[in-house]
Amino acid sequence: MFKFKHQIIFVLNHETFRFLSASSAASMVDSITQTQIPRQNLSNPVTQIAETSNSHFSYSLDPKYYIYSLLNCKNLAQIRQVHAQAAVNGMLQNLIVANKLLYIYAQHKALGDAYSLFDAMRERDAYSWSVMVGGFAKVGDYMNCFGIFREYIRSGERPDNYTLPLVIRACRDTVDLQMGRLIHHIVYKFGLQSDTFISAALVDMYAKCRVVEDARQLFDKMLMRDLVTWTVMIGACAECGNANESWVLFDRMGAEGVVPDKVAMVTVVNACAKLGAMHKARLVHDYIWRKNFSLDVILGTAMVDMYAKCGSVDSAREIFDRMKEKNVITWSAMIAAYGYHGQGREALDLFPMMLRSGILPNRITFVSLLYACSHAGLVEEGLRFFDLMWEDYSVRQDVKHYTCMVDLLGRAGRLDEALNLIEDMSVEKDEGLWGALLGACRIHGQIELAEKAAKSLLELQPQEPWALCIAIKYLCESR
DNA sequence: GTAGGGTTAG
Repeated sequence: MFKFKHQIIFVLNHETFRFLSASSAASMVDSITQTQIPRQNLSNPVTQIAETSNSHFSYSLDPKYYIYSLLNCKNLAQIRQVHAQAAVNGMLQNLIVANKLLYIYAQHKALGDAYSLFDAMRERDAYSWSVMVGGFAKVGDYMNCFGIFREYIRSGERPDNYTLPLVIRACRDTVDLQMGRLIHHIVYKFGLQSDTFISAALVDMYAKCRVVEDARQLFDKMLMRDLVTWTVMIGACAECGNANESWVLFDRMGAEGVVPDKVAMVTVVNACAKLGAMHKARLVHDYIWRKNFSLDVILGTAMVDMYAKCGSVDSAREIFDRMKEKNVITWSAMIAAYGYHGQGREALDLFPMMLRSGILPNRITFVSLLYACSHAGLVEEGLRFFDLMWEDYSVRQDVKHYTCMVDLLGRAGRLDEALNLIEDMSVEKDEGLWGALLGACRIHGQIELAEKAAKSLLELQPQEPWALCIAIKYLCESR
């Protein structure tokens, strides 16, 4: 399937596609996706409910009754109950009721239920299709998301500006550029390229697939750019290492009279963090303050990170202390901030405070803590955290945690322990881990161990050119 | 009678 997929993409471009009929668009989608729709169970719970308990049902024929009942459903069992009731009363023939059921199932991530209903529906409209496409995307079942979209195109219906952004986003989330380009062709085919929702989604998709030139081209060609489109493009520039351009775009956006909201500000703050320029950080902060944006968790956390990366851990702490609501990301950001400023003690002091406020650490919190220990030479503390993360908090050590430990032990000159740790670990080793060991060898002039590490690295990934590069680089530097 | 977008930590 994948071979075929690539061949198709290489053969076609926009121009050739323009001359294809809509039905060939369908067969194209057809050849690329393989549907794996869960078929209806023989023991459908809804049928069972309908068979065993219809004496308890009311026999309302008012669609509003079912819609209201569905809105009040708290769990899947209740939804199935209403579904069964509607089935017994023949109300599933009513598109409004059936659509609402689909939607509620999708909201509860019950895509199996939703699909068996969808499959049985004689009449479907654009709403029904987009609920299914979006529902599968929501639970991360992209195969079926694309599969349903394929069926939609094949049914001869014209895809609308609700469904297309959903599949485009699915391409973004799976970083599936080939599929993304294909759907872009379909957008052209149906003449929908000027829809804001669709083009913003396309810009975002190209940006996340790191094809920034395509994203930018599309962006520049757009006649109408709304706030979301601007935000996407500003974020894309920052993400791809051109935070200066983010800043330029933010100015241009303002000049064109588009007023930023909180999400846009988070994106700009983020770009500023990547830029690492304190002057810009103060400007953004001032803007946020003047426009009266409240410091919610996301904006606040972004600002903590921004100030830390622009060099002022104190300003970061000031924002941190002013924030009313903090989550695990906020705490981790502040811990990391102290970490890369070499203030290990301050980082560690935050840990009990975090626990007292009722927030549990996750794997990134521990990466930040271990990183802080290694950059402040707090060896014993690091070892303690490394053990306790699994024992007390059920957070499994992964390769990043091991890398911090190798770095920590390596810097302290305890290279044998670092090597033992690597040899005993059961998780998969990566480039960064060997880099940490080789780095430690370089500091301490341990050429034999460096050679051993380089050899292991090459044995592990003989086919990877970067492995050889890293090994050579560190070996040369050791000598 | 109804659905959809962009945002935070290593």
